[in-house]
Amino acid sequence: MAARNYGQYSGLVSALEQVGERWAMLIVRDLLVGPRRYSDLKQGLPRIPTNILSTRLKDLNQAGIVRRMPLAHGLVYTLTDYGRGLEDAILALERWGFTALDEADESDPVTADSISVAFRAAFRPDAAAAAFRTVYDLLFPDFGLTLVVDGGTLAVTRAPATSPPATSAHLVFATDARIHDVISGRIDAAQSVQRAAVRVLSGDPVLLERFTQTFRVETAHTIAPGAENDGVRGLSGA
Amino acid sequence: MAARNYGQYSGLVSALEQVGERWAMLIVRDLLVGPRRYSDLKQGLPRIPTNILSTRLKDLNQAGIVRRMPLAHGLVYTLTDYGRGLEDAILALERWGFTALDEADESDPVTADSISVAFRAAFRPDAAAAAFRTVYDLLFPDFGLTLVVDGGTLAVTRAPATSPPATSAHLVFATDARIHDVISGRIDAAQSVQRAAVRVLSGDPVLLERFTQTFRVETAHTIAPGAENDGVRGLSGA
DNA sequence: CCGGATCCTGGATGATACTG
DNA sequence: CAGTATCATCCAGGATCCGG
Repeated sequence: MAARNYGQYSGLVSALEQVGERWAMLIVRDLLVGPRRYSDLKQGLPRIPTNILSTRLKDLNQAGIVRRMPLAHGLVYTLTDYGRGLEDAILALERWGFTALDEADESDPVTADSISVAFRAAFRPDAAAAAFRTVYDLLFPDFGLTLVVDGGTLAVTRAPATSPPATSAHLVFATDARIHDVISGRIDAAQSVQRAAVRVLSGDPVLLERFTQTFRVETAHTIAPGAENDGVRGLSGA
Repeated sequence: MAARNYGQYSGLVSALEQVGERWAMLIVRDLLVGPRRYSDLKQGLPRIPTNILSTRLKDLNQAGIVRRMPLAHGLVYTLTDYGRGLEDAILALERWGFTALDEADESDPVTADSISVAFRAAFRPDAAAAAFRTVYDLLFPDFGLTLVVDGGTLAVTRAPATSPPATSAHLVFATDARIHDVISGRIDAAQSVQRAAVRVLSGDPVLLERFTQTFRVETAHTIAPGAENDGVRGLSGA
């Protein structure tokens, strides 16, 4: 597929030749959340050119990563077992990229699939296992998400944007892209409420604490926006 | 940096905008092994165009991933702490790509840095922790590698190609690219000797068993070369 | 020799229009 | 809905040249 070969016998090279091209991993990321139709993918990747989406799906299918399945009304793309094997790598990349997210443009759209994967990447099974089953209902501007945390496992499902507070949810809150600042620890539970990044609609607000412990991306160290000439991030040692 | 933006607020997008361009992750991979000079990198990535290497190093430096350090005789590139944070993601990608390596061109060169990272990706701390400290000396056609396994930790160091069997090594063997087939479990210890993929030069050949248990990439399932039209790998279910 | 910068070309990417 | 077709652009790839 990758017309241009790296010409090296290596696992990483093999991986990059299969999913290293532009947009490929983002397609896999969205398919990690569940089966998606062509139009779903196009919507979840607003800026992908349609011919690129088409080409990538063909390539990923050819590589055995994606399967095309006929549906009652159209087609559906799903990951093969082989493709699902990319989960660890994609979650790891997601975690790493997360730490630099504060430098990104917060006006860029946040999609349901992208945030779903973010929660899976940020999930701390050990922290979760110490607590009882908890259901969180999150209302984003354009969609809703239900997170069920139970005994070290996490299930993320999508709910309609206008979903009424689920009666089964222990905590329901409205939020937006700034939830990333909570997961990254840039702001804590109290601050998130103060700054209106999180608005608790129902449930015990104390559960917000448990939420921040359950979903957290370790930021090895603070990263200062912009880089010095010598490429040092963080304190401007000069 | 990434002139072309994915236009999405997401950790994975952030990661890809920093290290998603061609060759970038391979540069990081080699720097994961240790500090490298421009010419080292060029040699470790035989097919990288020099202007691309130059541009990538500039971008990676700008992103705070790579640091340029003046040396007595020239420059050295190293990873920053931030850049080293990519290790998990790169090892995960390496593991995944490994499983499809049998379809790759085995005549492609294997570099010292790439195989060093492969061993780190394949390392099984749990299997290693159960055994005593073991030193393996591997002689590849163009270089040597010493693997020190001790209490669940691994240290990989490079040795000259002509290195005489280290007296401290418990097992010394000559091998080549086919060592990948051993790590992937495609052939076992006995077969590797039979087929001359491994030639024990000194030490107890039984240690080869321990080696194969210590370095192993889990292949979820066998992957057949070539993909069907429907993208199914493995048995040609038709 | 090290550490790049420059120039040119072809193929991948991106935007848009159009179709089974 | 699920793409294909067309065309402009831009970046990767390869060779060459340059300064210390």
